[in-house]
Amino acid sequence: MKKGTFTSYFRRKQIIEVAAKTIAKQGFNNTSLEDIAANAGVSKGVISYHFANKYNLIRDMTATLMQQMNQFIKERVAESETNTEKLHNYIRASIEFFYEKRDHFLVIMDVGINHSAREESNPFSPFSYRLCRHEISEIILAGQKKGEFKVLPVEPLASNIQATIDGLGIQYIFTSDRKHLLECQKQMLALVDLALCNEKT
Amino acid sequence: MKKGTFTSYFRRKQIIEVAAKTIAKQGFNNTSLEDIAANAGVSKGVISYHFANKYNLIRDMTATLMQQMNQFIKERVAESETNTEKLHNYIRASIEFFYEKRDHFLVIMDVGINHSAREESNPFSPFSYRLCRHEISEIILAGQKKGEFKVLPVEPLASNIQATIDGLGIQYIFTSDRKHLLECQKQMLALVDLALCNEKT
Amino acid sequence: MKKGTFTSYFRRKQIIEVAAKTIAKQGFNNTSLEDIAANAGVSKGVISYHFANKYNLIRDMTATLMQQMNQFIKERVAESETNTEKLHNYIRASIEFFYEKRDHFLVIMDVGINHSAREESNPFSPFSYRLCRHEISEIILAGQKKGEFKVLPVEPLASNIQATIDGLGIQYIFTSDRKHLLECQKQMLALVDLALCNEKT
Amino acid sequence: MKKGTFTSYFRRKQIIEVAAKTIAKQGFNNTSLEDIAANAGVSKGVISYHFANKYNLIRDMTATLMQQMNQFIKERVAESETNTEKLHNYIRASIEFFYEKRDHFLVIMDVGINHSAREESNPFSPFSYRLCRHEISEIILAGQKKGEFKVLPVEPLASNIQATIDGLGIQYIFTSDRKHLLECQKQMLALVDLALCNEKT
DNA sequence: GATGAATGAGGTTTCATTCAT
DNA sequence: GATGAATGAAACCTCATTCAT
Repeated sequence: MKKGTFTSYFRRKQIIEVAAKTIAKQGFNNTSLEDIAANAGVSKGVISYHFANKYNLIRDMTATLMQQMNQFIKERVAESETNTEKLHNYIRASIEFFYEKRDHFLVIMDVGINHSAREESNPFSPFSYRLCRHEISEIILAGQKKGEFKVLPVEPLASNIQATIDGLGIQYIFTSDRKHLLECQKQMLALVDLALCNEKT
Repeated sequence: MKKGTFTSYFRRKQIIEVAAKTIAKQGFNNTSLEDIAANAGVSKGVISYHFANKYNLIRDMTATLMQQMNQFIKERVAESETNTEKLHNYIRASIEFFYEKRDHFLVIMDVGINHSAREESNPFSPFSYRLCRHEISEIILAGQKKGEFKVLPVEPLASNIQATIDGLGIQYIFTSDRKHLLECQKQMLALVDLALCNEKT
Repeated sequence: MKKGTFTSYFRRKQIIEVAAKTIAKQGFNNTSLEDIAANAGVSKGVISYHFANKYNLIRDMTATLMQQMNQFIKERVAESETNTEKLHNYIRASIEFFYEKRDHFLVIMDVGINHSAREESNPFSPFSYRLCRHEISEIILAGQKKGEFKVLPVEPLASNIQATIDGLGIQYIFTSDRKHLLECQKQMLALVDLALCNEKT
Repeated sequence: MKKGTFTSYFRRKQIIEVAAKTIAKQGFNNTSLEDIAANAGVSKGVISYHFANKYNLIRDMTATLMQQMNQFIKERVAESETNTEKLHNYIRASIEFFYEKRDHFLVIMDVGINHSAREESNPFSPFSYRLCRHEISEIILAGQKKGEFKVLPVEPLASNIQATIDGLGIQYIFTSDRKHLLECQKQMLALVDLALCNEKT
């Protein structure tokens, strides 16, 4: 397997996409390489040809999904001016990602949880990184510096916000209730404002 | 297999406990019945004798863990007088459960997420039920009736609270950072008060 | 897989025997676990149940064959009185082993050569040990002490004798020419006497 | 595939050499065409282009190695005048080949032993031919005619001499002990003289 | 009730071979 | 001539399940 070629690049991308869809549909435990191959309309050997082993496929797939999610959110945050807007957009984008790419989030969770237990260095660390609320912390800190936000302990706050987002995502995985998700989001934004924002005079 | 006997009852309980521990350690995907049997110090046949198949074992195990968690929380809620206290205790108990029984929560998540995708009737519905914030809704409604709580839309609020709890649990699964978890909890309680409680005059 | 039981013991023995026969017939490279299972009249899984993996089966099989060969020779040597007789019997027994258990020797060679190249510590060292002509050296040394044998450099002599034996074995593997093998043996004994033995007065 | 061209000739030669090196390093069992291609710095397809299939490659490789060995020995024998010298040089050249081209001998053995068992016409018959001591027989017969050698049964003698050579080669494969190999050779020559040569008056 | 032996389907992986470019 | 992508058979191994003892 040569990694550099164009064909290779697109095949890998295609396989990763099909793998995500298949895992979303069948669950990580219940998805074999053969299933993925079948869904991709290729032979079993193709998977092995492009990925050294299943582990690598899963790892690369997860990394890709994580990156897509992060980029989706970052772009939205970047569009904003004030830190209040940034935070709102972070939350909005995260939740929008859930219903636009429910499968992606499901797979990230599925794989992440499934590997969380391993003592060895978890290769799905991008996932845990997400949980480390780095992005949110930065926004809050900036907002506090500018006087937009009240001065609250930043790290717990970032964790709580990210936790709420993730928890809503999990609920959505189970219920697929879009309307309710949006109501939660609306309320969440209001609560964040209440808790964090200084009144504009 | 006779289900009624005492011996049978304790064997099943024992197997379920060992199964949970094993899955927490190795991941659902990586745990065979033989692993569970070995950890329980019994032969493989014993598992088959007491559970019709692996699926049933997992289902019963998950139900048991769910029930333990719910009971743990309910007892704490029942101790309380006011609805504010009830809500606080609901949150406190949930989070306490995470670090007292991290493995339990991990396994519930592992199995739940893994089966969430199946179109067929999900046998792990107790899990999704949890996410339906029934318990919390009741507390909030009661509190609103008594004037303890502000009148906010109940269902989204219950979802947001449960989401935050679950999200913190997931973070804890990955980080095992107890101190941080407690800081988050403390802040969360304050935020809930801020959002929901009427000032006591 | 429990190793201690009687059933297990006999199954392992049986599998090893069938494995040796199959490898002798088909060649090491061309023998799959399924072939062995089929020849043994059991299912594929039985092999895996009794041997952790193919490597272990091959290793144990080789060790068994080596041990049988060594014991066969040792017993013959032990019957003898003088060192001349011991040496003769060592040679006779070795060669007799070839045509009584041609398959065994073939498999030992097959596996040994196949693994000789590996840089890592070769697990088939019993084989190389054989080549280290330990047994023969002892007999020669004893014979020289007693004055039965001329004083020649012992280590090269032992190597040359063992080499001749092994080389005849390889020829026999290819030709299966029993009559010729016996003629070679007869001459070899005469040559050894000529080279090594002092005339009896 | 055109066999006649110069390019083709050299490519085939190159591939055969790389194949031999690779098999010597990894063992026949553990060497894929891709390994050989990679070591040769070409693509997998090149192998297929020049050899109809793997079997043919192995067969041609073995034939080439055999021929190189035979030629190496024959040239040395041809340099000699007397039959005693011829025989000495046969032995010397054989053993020299072992430590100059250990890999070649290892591969010849590896492939030869592995295919020895096949009932079907063994394509690696050049190997068995070698063992048929043709060359040595001729030298001995000539020497006996000229009165250089004692009159002993020729065929067994040729077999014993070739057997000793081959056995030493096998030992060397395992031990890579050059010094010991040379001591054995020295002694072997002396023993051959003792057994075979008439005293020069 | 309990055990361990056996089964066989299914999973991952390897690899000789084919083929379009 | 050469390449690398694709195939699919076959290898090894795992494991839920069955069953005689």
